[in-house]
Amino acid sequence: MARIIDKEEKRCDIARASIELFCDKGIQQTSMDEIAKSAGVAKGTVYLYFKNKEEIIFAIWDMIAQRHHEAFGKRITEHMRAKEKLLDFFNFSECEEEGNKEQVLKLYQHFISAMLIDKTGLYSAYFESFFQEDFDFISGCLHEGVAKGEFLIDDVDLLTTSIMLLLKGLLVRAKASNMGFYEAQTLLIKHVTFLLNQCTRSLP
Amino acid sequence: MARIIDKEEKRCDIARASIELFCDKGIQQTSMDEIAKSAGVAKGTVYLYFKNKEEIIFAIWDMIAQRHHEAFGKRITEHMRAKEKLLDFFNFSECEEEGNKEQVLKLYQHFISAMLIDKTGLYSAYFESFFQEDFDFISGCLHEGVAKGEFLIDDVDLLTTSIMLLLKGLLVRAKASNMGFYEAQTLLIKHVTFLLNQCTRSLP
Amino acid sequence: MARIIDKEEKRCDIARASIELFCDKGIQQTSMDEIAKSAGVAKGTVYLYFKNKEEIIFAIWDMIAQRHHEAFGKRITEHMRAKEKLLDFFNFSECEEEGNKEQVLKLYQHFISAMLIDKTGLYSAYFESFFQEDFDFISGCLHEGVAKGEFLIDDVDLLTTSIMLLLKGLLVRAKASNMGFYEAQTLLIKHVTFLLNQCTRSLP
Amino acid sequence: MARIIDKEEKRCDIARASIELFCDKGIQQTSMDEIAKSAGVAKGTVYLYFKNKEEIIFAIWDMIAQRHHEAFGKRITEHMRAKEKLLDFFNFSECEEEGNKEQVLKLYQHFISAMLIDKTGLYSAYFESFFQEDFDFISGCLHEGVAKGEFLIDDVDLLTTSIMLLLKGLLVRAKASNMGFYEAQTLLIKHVTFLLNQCTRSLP
DNA sequence: TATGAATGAGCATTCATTCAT
DNA sequence: AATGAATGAATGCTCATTCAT
Repeated sequence: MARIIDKEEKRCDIARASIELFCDKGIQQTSMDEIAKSAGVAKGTVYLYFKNKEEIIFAIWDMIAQRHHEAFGKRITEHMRAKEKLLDFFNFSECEEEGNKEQVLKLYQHFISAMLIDKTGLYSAYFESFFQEDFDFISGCLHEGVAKGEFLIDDVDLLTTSIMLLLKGLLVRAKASNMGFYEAQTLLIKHVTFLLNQCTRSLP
Repeated sequence: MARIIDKEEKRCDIARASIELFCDKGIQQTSMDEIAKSAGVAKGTVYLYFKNKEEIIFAIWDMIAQRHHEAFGKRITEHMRAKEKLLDFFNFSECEEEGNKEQVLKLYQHFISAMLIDKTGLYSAYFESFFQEDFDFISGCLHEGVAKGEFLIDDVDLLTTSIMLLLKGLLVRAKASNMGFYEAQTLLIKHVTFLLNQCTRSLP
Repeated sequence: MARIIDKEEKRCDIARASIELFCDKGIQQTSMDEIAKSAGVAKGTVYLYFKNKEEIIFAIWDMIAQRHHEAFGKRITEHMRAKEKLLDFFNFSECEEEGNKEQVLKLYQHFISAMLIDKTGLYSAYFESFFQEDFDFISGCLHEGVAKGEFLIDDVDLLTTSIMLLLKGLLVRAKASNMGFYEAQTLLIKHVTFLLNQCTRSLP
Repeated sequence: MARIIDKEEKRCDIARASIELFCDKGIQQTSMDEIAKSAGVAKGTVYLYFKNKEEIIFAIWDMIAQRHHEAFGKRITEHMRAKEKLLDFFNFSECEEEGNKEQVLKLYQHFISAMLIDKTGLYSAYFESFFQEDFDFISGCLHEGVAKGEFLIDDVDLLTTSIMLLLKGLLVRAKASNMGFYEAQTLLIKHVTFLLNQCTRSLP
């Protein structure tokens, strides 16, 4: 009988161990050696769980995104107003520790950085699908708001895209202006609110 | 005095030679060796004009930004409407060859990528100042439009920031969705126009 | 007793499973992992049947050589002329499928490559004994031909050695000239025939 | 002014330093690190003179082949008999030190080993051209012998090819039988002489 | 001023083998 | 007997930067 190991859990262990490194040093700057050491395993072991470095990155992002969507799904309730839901989407309430939110911001920035210079198209494809999920969430909120008679929107898709562009823009801006998570979030909410107020017409 | 001019010229020569390389291969992937070869000088010579790779990058960006602002300054005329000016700002008309626009887009993405993972703060500081210039331009246009009675805006700064976030967001989105310059530009204009229409109130 | 038979069978199973891999990718390039997977057993199991990679290689070669000699022994008949027998020795008729002949050629080349760089002397010893078998076969044919009065040979050993050198030389040449099995075989037979014609004197 | 360096000489220095390593440990088993250390330079420096490991190997072989052909060209004289020339071709007289001949034999074996498992075709192409040169030399000797009335040969090409196959076969045999240079050479000459005696008809 | 030779740390990935279960 | 998780050494190649000339 072979050693009994929860492969999925070990995968997570290794991925989790990489997160801190990626945040601190960046993706490119983190070596597989460091990841292995940080996870407390040998270098070769990392490759038993991940085909290559990219797979670790995507696995991490999957973990974060899944957790975000799941947590968001649990938080929202029937009677919440669409606008409330939307703003809650940008609040990573699932991060128990406060530091985790800063981590998520940094990771986001590192991942986008990696994507922006990727030549293989893997990152683009990955982020595209990931953005699509977010798009669907946001779009869903808006449509729901319209359906519930909360507000009127001429072109939901256009507004959704605008919101997503604001989100992405803010990730860049946050780095340039050396913002932390909260500052960035506050700014984002301010602009999304502004946009919503402008683009929706309250029903009488 | 002649010396200084020569020096400045050679700096430009070297910087210019790197642009294509940076666009084609990315900043990280372009070696100082290639830059030297492309500029037709020895590797050591590059270091006589630039302290390191970063300095080349900033020099390039300075060149492009200066050219952009200068060209924009020339294009706009007294009788143009504010909205016209604003949209013209996003049209890199100064790029004579069409390919150059694609280059500028790629460079922008590469630079942002570099900034997002920069630990020194140099990039952030640089981009912050650079973004500030753009902010001033856009803000100037909007204020002018208000002054001229072209439209009413409650909070010019907020709107300006929103526009800038859209711009940055689009640079990220363009890569994820594998867009070229024109597609990205079209999308940007669409969203800025939408925003302007929503956020400004035409005077009767 | 049953155990031993099983063990021998399993050894063969594993060895057989490696053949294709060795042909396709080369000995060095085939990992024990791949061999195990291909044989449908766990990596550790391979080591229960073979002390190391080399042992697998020798086992394979034993299988092939044994099959070759057995098949050859069956094919030749009393009334065949010595020359016929000799040429038949170079025809791997026992390979039912045509592709197998190409495999044998490749294996031969891979094995010789491994021997040529071997530091342990294991390969040399192995091949020496293996060459000796071939030498005996060929020498036997020639002696028989002489005994039967088919031809006259001054120095049977010298001629045998020459034939064997031609065979080995052809294996190298076949790779350099990118020959397949048939091309190599044709060339070999041509040269052996030429040698035989020159070195033997037909009796009147 | 840059450091004045005879690039060609340094190339040779590095190549020469690798020879011993390749002989002792084999090509595959010699790391670029060891080559650099052995040549007394940094690893990166090796790459200034050779694009990759293969280039070193081919450079070495070029050096040896060139030296061999040049030395051979000088040694042979007008009045030598064709057979004398031919046998001299297999005598690496240009190797001043005796150990060098053993080195050449080992290198030959290592190179052939590398070729036999090469998937790129580079080695095959290289050896093919190299074999062609040898073929031309040998063929030239034989033709000359015929022209001079030294002997009669029905098919010079066939005989030349046979000789070359003997040579290649002997390189393999030498390893299997653990022969040194002299033993191998003696055997080769014996077989070539035998072949020549059989295949040529002395004129009356 | 200009050159370009030299450096050497850095890194992703592979793989034969072991051994706890 | 059989498994397969774990190991960690090994390696070809890159590149920003320095400095002797």
